[in-house]
Amino acid sequence: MDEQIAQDSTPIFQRIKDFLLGEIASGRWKEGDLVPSEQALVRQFGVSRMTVNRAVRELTAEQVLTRRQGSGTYVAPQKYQATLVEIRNIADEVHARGHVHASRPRLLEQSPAGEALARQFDLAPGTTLFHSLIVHDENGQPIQVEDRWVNPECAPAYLDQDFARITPNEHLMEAAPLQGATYSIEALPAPRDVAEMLDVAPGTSCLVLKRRTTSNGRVASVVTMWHPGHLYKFTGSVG
Amino acid sequence: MDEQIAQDSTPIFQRIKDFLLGEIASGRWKEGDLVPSEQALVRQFGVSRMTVNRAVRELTAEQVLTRRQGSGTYVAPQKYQATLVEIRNIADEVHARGHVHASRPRLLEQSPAGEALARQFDLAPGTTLFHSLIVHDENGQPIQVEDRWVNPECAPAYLDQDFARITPNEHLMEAAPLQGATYSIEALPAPRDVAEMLDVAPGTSCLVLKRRTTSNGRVASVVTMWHPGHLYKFTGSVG
DNA sequence: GAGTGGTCTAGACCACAAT
DNA sequence: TTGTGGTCTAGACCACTCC
Repeated sequence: MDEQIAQDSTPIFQRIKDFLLGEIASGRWKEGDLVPSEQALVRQFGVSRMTVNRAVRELTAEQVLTRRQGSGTYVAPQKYQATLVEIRNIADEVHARGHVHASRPRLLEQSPAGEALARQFDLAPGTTLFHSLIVHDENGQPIQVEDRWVNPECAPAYLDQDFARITPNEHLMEAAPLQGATYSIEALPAPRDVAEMLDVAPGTSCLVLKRRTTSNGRVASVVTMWHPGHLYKFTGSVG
Repeated sequence: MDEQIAQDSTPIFQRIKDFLLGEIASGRWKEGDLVPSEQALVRQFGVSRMTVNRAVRELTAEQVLTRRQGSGTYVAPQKYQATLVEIRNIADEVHARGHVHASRPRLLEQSPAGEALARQFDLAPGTTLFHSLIVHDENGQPIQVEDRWVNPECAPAYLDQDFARITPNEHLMEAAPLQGATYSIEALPAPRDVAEMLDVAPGTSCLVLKRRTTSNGRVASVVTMWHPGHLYKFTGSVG
């Protein structure tokens, strides 16, 4: 058993993963099929069970396989395509394109939460919130209106930031460790004030990302980001 | 060492993960900080190194920690929020809302690929492709126009399907095991023909998802899905 | 009861980094 | 040279499923 298969240095558990993935990719094993047991793989590869276990466990974590104790290991059902949209700091995103980013704060205030906003923050109506409204430019052209409300308990120094220099995103990442988020992406016509800030005609199609983030069990921030539909898109890849 | 800590049945490796996550969540360990070595954790928890290793390895796979061989384990840099949009079969999605889904095929043909399309498929211009145009209704109201081009080599029986009964998505998942995808999400005004099919005014804001999927190393399908902006959004959560 | 996965041990050898 | 992570072994006990 000592005879490390050597030759190439790919770890054994990885080779077992590759073997299993290959059987599935080739279509020899189809979804729902029973996969050889750990014991069988131990014999097949002449390795210890822990090594086989790691390979199979990792593929299970990656949702390639499913396991049922006492029963066996199966090829996982085909998953629907998951589209991963990485929400990055707008400034970094623009820089990554080799372009110039600028922030133009238009409003920075504290304001009592209205009915709907209070509900989103899970706070009593009338609670004081921070509010910022910032236009982000790429090469001098507006590409995002960021309308953000912030829970003062999560980021007490929010209003003291220089949002021409750093983005709210950056400050919040520092101040309030991100726990989770819910979001929606929709297409809406630009209302008059947003249209003016984006330098487009009112009613222009906009790509709107709304996001509500939580930190330490509290709702930290509720933000609506408006992007002109003809200038901005979310892109990505999977697989 | 036998004295299984018993009490509760949480696996030891999970408790170690919880401990490490707790130190980070509480802010006691900050990003970039050095995390105790495996040896140190072995002593701290009085368990074997393999157990500690599993905890730390899994947190590394989950991007909570980073490791450098010979150096140590560190708290990973804060990641940007990743927004996961699960692209599901439109029929399942509608059913999940307890609503009625209907497909209305409007066009089903084979057609030579134009310049731009050929480039997307990585095929020679003029190559024959399959083309379908389907309107999807939710409770009788149009919510998606699906304009799809398919590589005949990946799904030779595509045109023989009854797309009033099954969705192209379903057939393709069968015929061509999904390998990967690139996509974009944007907001565009509805052109006249799409507007007519969606039963909205031309120029209405639409949420447009374009996706290009590959199977067995070939581009299998290029699809553009139009949704009325006021009726459809992508939603989800992370964390 | 036989077979499966879930977990854990107490060692081991290696590659690599810091010193 | 010392300490780190990366991997692997050859056992073990347990909970669960299936027959």
